[in-house]
Amino acid sequence: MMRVIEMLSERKRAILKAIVSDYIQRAEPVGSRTLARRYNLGISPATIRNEMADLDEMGYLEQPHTSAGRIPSYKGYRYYVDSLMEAEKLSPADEERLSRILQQRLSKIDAVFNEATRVLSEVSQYVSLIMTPIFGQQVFQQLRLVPLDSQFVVVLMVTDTGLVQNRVMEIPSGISAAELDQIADVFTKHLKGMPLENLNSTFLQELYSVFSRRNKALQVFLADLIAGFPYGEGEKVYLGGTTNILRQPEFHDVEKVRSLLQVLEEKDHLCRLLLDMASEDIAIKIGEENRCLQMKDCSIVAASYEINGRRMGTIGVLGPTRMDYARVVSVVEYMQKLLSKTLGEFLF
Amino acid sequence: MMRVIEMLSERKRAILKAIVSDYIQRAEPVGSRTLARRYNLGISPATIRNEMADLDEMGYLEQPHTSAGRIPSYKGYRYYVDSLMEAEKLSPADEERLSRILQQRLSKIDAVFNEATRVLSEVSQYVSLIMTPIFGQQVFQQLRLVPLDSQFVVVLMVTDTGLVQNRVMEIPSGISAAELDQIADVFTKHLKGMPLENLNSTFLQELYSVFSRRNKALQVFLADLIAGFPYGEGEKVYLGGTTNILRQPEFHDVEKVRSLLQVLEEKDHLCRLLLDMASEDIAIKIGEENRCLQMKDCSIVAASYEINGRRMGTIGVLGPTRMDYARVVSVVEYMQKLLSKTLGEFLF
DNA sequence: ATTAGCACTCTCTCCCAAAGAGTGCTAACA
DNA sequence: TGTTAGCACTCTTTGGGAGAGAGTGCTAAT
Repeated sequence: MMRVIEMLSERKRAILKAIVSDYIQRAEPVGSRTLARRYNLGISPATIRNEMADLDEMGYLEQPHTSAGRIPSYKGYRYYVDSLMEAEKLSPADEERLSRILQQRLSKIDAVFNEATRVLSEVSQYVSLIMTPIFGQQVFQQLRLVPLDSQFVVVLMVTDTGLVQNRVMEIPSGISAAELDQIADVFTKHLKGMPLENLNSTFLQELYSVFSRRNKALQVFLADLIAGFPYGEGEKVYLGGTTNILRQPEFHDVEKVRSLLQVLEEKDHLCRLLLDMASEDIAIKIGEENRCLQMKDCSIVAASYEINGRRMGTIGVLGPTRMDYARVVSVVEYMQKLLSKTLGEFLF
Repeated sequence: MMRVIEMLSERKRAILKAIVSDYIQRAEPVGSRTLARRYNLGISPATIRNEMADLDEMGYLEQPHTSAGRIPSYKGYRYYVDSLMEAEKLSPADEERLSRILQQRLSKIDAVFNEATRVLSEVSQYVSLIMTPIFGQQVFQQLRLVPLDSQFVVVLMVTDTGLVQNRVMEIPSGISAAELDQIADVFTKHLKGMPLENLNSTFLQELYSVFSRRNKALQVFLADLIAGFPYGEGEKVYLGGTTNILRQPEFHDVEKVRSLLQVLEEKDHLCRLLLDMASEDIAIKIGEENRCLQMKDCSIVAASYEINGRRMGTIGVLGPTRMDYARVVSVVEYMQKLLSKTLGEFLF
């Protein structure tokens, strides 16, 4: 996405910056008098008024009603984010809180995501989103069939990033352990190196031909195995800190809260949302830029984490358009690095 | 818990029942005149007023203020639930919607719970809670160590109900495949039949002695294996339909919503809550009966599902104290049976 | 180009009055 | 004696100003 940054006079920039900062902090329309009092701009309220009128006309500011102060428009936020905002250094305390996920040595990958989501929302004070590794982008490594007893077998699928999926299946009578090994070998040999997204069921059908057509039990087992093959295992989205959004004054209306939370309950939707934002290094979507009507008053700051240098999933923070972008960007960046590191150590 | 049901005259029962039903339906204090108009009780408002005054004094009813109608008190709801409420038959449409979870033939157990949670909240129109099988109550069956290559091994733990946990570990150099098999055999032999809750790390330490003290690599591997042993793998709680609570008029206050949602975000807390309710067949906790202050205006209807006749986890529906108990009880009972059946087929 | 002054606009809060709903009590009634 | 009609009273809710407060746009002076 190419964005042209309009030229604004240094003074207009200073005023716009002051307005956005002030509004982010106080959530109230800011007027010329207050602005002059609070920020040392060296100009009088009247001058500020004139500049504000200009910025208003240019579309950077809005007025809730004629005689209220100004608030940033979508365009105003965008300009702020693109060219006014100053990077904020995280406090050591926050860094330490975030780092806890790394220190705990959690045994399950699920626990890592859970903890990361919790901490991310806690530190950012907004809603946190974490999408698990994009399954389809991983590469098939091997299939294992581990018989538990004469009746059941565990199907293990291992990917290049070290994720292991398991599933229990029944063994039709008449299939020997050797045959199971043979099946696993054939799958492994044929599929090794394939991205999981390509493993759709029509492709897998081809493997049928490799096996004897005569063995009925084998055919049944294969059909079952293929039908339940863990391709397309959906991405998961972890969601945390939803209650933080209720602290925001713009969400003091229950109906508004409801419609937003409803969207957040649809994991598929969140998934698509985060997937969209995975391309850039750190992506910021402001208000209407989220296609979704219910999220027109929200912004998302997102970044992708990596495992072994490959982009695997996305983390994000969602808040009102009035969110503290500078701070959130720092938090998200920090968490991004942390998660990449933690998961890198976690898997092989 | 032993509850004594006070004797009330038939007429008082009829009036109380009418009041509770009406209030459940309309969420507004109900007065004598309205009650007489809406229900065919065959008595005048004045008489109803007298009875209401009695019920008020006895603690079954409350008045929001002097000149409003009455609303049920906690005691009123309790009486209603224990002795007035009539079982409600689910509509075929609802039964069908609930049954979908069974029909879909979901491949992962996680997907079953997800879907069940979604449907349960959808049909009940309240918040749904589902707790996964209580891990500690399951019984250890076997441990498997499946080497993936020379460097990594998958640790598989299988329980009697057919749940399989996996975990990837590094193999210290100097441990052979045969040794891995031997380790797995020892674990399996010693632990088979043990409930998982007993497998704490001090118990597992004893297994050390079985192995050669001389092999350093083996010792390291064992320590690692024991440290990461999946005992105490916490129960998970699935939560669905939280937005439904926002539809309830009693939650039109954002602060109230926030404090409730905050509690619902603490999975540990929910877990304990559901665990508490697992003893009875179908348990109903009304308002203050939930110890938690933030839930004093909520009720929970819960039931446990079974796998092979053993109580494994709990499902529940949470709504305002004013919830439609009759309907919710039917829904929960239906889902309980459904889930027991589905999971029974799912596992072995 | 900047600023002070001023009339004007719009919201928010507070207050008060009227309407509405329901109660409790009393007295009449079957 | 239980039931009912009538009535005064209470309490909340709603709607309509009045006044305060904040901010603007415009004009005229610096």
